[in-house]
Amino acid sequence: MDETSQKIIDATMSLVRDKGYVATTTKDIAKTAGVNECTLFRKFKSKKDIILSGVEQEKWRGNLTPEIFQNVQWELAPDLEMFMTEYMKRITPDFVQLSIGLRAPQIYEETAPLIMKVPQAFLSSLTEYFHQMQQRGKLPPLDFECLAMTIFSSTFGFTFLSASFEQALSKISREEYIRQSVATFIQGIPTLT
Amino acid sequence: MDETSQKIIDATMSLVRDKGYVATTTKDIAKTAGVNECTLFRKFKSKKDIILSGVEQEKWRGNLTPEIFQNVQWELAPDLEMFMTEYMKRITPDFVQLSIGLRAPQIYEETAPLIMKVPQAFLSSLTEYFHQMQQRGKLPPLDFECLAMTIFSSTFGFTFLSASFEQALSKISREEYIRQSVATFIQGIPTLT
DNA sequence: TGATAGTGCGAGCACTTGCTTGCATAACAG
DNA sequence: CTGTTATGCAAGCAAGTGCTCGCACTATCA
Repeated sequence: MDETSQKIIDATMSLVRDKGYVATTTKDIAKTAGVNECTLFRKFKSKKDIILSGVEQEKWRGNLTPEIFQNVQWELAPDLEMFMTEYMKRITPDFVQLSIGLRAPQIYEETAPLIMKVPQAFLSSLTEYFHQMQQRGKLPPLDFECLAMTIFSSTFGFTFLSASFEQALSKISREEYIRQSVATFIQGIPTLT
Repeated sequence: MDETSQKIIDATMSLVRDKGYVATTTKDIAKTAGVNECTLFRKFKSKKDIILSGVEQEKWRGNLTPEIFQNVQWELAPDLEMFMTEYMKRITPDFVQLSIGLRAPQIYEETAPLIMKVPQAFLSSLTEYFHQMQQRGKLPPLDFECLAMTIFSSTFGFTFLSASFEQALSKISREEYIRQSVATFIQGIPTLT
């Protein structure tokens, strides 16, 4: 990947993140990349082609691979905190906004499978973790898929809401949220009976 | 609101839901509404004006008011299930897609406050519910805002993920998810020690 | 020195965008 | 019957869209 192409991709992805695919024009991209417009079409087949090259780059993907979750301690509390922290560290507001910017009918069919890889990686890693915890005798048999979905949904939900509304919805910090959520997941809501 | 204007609004909102604001053209709207294009501009000031009229209609808003949560039993399990069920009954995939379609820089500043009302209503209702549960002696003092955020995030997250990826991410049904999640929230993840 | 590849530049293509205009027609109320 | 209102229709506007072309310039490598 030569320098000019990379500049074009970076400019494109930033603009799509900020304005969405349709609202991002090729003249816009050229200007942002500091490159003449016709250069875009010398390097890439079309505007769409730039996007597709971009989403295939690690740089513009939530680089969320199962390996990230390797240093587990086989203790529910620190491990769940680690899972949630690693997710939020990688799936930044920028990434969330980009995923939304890519939701244009013209490209969504091709970008959706890539976008979906991130939640899939998280979910399957978490489910697998629970299974291993069971094998190690630390968990009874449960519906681990459903449990993983609950924890992932709350992680994803918080990430998305923070990216969308920042502090306007809730002032709770990421660390505070993770700590309290994990406590709830493990001990449940304490009740007085 | 005369019939023609309503047809225009409905066509516009449907198209924005499916293609996003920028990709929805006025010629598109006119055709879908079965109306001549110039009629749009006789009824409304601009394309943007149609949208703003639309988002103010209950029909095109997740009609989520605090009153919905009134038939509480003051029992954690059925109440939380009710909260989540009512949310998901109203915030349909269509509504989720529409909220995303409205995220264009040209209109977001004006639509965001309206979009945000839905999560705000849910969050504040839930927080208030917890406070009342405490006053009734059923809950110890806790960080109820954070707890509400956890439950709302998992509700929102599941709703959004289902709307985005349908069955491709998880085959868990809404009812199953709600039941299992509430069980986890209340009892915690059972462990063997 | 000379060939090659990469890029800028200006112009422009065919088409679409949101929006407007002038005029004909239909429906309805007085 | 007459005046008003709502709408359709055809045409069109200026601006913008993705994309292309031909030509000039520069850096690099042989």
